[in-house]
Amino acid sequence: MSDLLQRLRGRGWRMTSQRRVVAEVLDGDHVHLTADEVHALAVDRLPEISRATVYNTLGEMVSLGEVTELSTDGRAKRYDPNAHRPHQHLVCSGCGVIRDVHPAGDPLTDLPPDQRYGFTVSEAAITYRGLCPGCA
Amino acid sequence: MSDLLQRLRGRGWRMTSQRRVVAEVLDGDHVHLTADEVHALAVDRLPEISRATVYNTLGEMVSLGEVTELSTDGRAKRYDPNAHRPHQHLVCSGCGVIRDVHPAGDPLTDLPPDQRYGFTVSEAAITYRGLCPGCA
DNA sequence: TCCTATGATGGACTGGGTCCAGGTCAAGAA
DNA sequence: TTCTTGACCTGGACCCAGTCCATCATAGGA
Repeated sequence: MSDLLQRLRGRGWRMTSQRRVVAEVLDGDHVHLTADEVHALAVDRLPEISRATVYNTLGEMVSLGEVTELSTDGRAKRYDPNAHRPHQHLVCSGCGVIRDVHPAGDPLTDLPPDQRYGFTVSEAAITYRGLCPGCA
Repeated sequence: MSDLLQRLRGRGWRMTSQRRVVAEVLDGDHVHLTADEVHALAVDRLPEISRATVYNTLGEMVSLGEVTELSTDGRAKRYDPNAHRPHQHLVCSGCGVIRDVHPAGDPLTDLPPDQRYGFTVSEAAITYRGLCPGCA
């Protein structure tokens, strides 16, 4: 069983064939699919699955905190199943390929109190940009 | 004359009333308007200005490197006129208000070579999230 | 002042995403 | 096992941000 699926089961999530397929399709490392890509892959395994269900399911996974949403290109949002292991992203400005990366240090501590404007700051998302070996 | 307008003039940008109005509307600190908000403000000063022109103009400002585009909420892109002064963003998860912030250190140096996957990394954008005083 | 390339217009169009009324089914109860 | 029911799924209409394009207007150089 996929890792993501196992985590969702552990939360008492009601299991259906649609949800199982979405979770299976999305699982893995360096996976950053759009909702439409998830839908296309899901249709291969479960031809009747609807787009709305894929959107709903991804949305629920996000609210459960098991999947993170990223919008790196201003176009379609992408879904990352590694929410349980904190990481940042490295994006190629040429082809758009995305890598999970683990920078040193904690970015939160780099924001001095006088730069917090009274906010309770709880997370920091970093997007590194550059050219991948293929595009350079 | 607005700061942004002055910088654009300095680049030999052909000046029209529409471009002037867009630049004036967008100028300032902690300004992060959507294209539609820019259009609404621009219409106050120049009623015939079209949405397409606002999109085109903002797009050109971005390619000139005088304005940066951010998509913090997955909805409409926002435009930030302070591209000439590098900074990061602090976003309220409640109401969505955005602040320009200047964290300590250089995030680029925090990405170790073995985490670069052969990329030529050129920039790092950080989005801090939390609750503003009003929403906390 | 005239010319013309560059810019502006507005309306149609696209792509990503959401909504909803009605049909389906997982899983607890008996 | 069968029944029951509320949560889930479907497909199609709809919405919004953004793009495209044919045509009209104009900034700014000659």
